[in-house]
Amino acid sequence: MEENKKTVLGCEEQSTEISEHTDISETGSSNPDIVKAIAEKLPDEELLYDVAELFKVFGDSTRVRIICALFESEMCVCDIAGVLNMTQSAISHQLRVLKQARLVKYRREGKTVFYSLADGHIQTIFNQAFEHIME
Amino acid sequence: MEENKKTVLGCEEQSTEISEHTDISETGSSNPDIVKAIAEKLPDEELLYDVAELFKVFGDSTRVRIICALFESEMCVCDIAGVLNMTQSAISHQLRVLKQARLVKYRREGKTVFYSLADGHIQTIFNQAFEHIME
DNA sequence: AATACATATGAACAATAATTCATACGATAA
DNA sequence: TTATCGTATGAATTATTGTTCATATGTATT
Repeated sequence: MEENKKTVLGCEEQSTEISEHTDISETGSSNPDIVKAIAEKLPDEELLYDVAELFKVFGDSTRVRIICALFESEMCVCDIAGVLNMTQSAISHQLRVLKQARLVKYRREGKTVFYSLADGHIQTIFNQAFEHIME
Repeated sequence: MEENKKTVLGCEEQSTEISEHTDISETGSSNPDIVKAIAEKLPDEELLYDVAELFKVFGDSTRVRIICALFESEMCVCDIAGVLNMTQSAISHQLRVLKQARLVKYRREGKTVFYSLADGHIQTIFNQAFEHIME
């Protein structure tokens, strides 16, 4: 849970006068007003939460591998399990997470269900991430 | 732990002949060979793991908020705590995570330590994520 | 209807992780 | 040196999450 209950800061002494290390000219980083100003510049609480949720979904190597597999082509559950060498159940659970996050679509054909990526943004985000890691 | 111990598949019957639902012409999705082919197309295990680790770091709303605050300017720990309305300790712990992931740099000035983002890729990735969420 | 197969799901367990609390470290000022 | 301030960190607690196991659902085939 992330609830932000306490506010035990220590610095930020709420003084009306310009606080001590305001004289650090370069970035003008210090206390009351700037803190408030930046706080208000932050995107909406809800958007930030959604971004974190999205990344959380990407933050598991099984799901990363599923997504990368789906970059190649749509696949049924048991084939994904085969590619990753994991149980059908584990894959199905993770596909549910991806489904809830609207990151995959699916299509039924008889008994088998084919999953594919919902959106081009996903590939873009992943490419950036790959680039970042490879410096 | 993600160890891939078992391989209880059910389908993927390892038949030499072309398996049943290979006749699904559109995507050609079915069993032994395609599964192996796609498995080999996946990026290195290590890279996939690193990508997941990177996203895992992004996958917490406290860290997302810290990063967004740092988009505005470099900041000291207690100011970040002020902006997010959280304890210095909680912020410091999270900064450590960001530091270990090489996502932030820091610079000491007397007693205070100023943190800033390490890399432009971060902003790009976040922008993509914001776009994705806003459809 | 009965069987077989692909997929989905609930419960349990094990592992991970975020925050708090207390305290340590490092730098500055008196 | 001692006191103070900003920051870092270890331990404990609580919450979350990925996988497994067993079983259910849904679709076709006989």
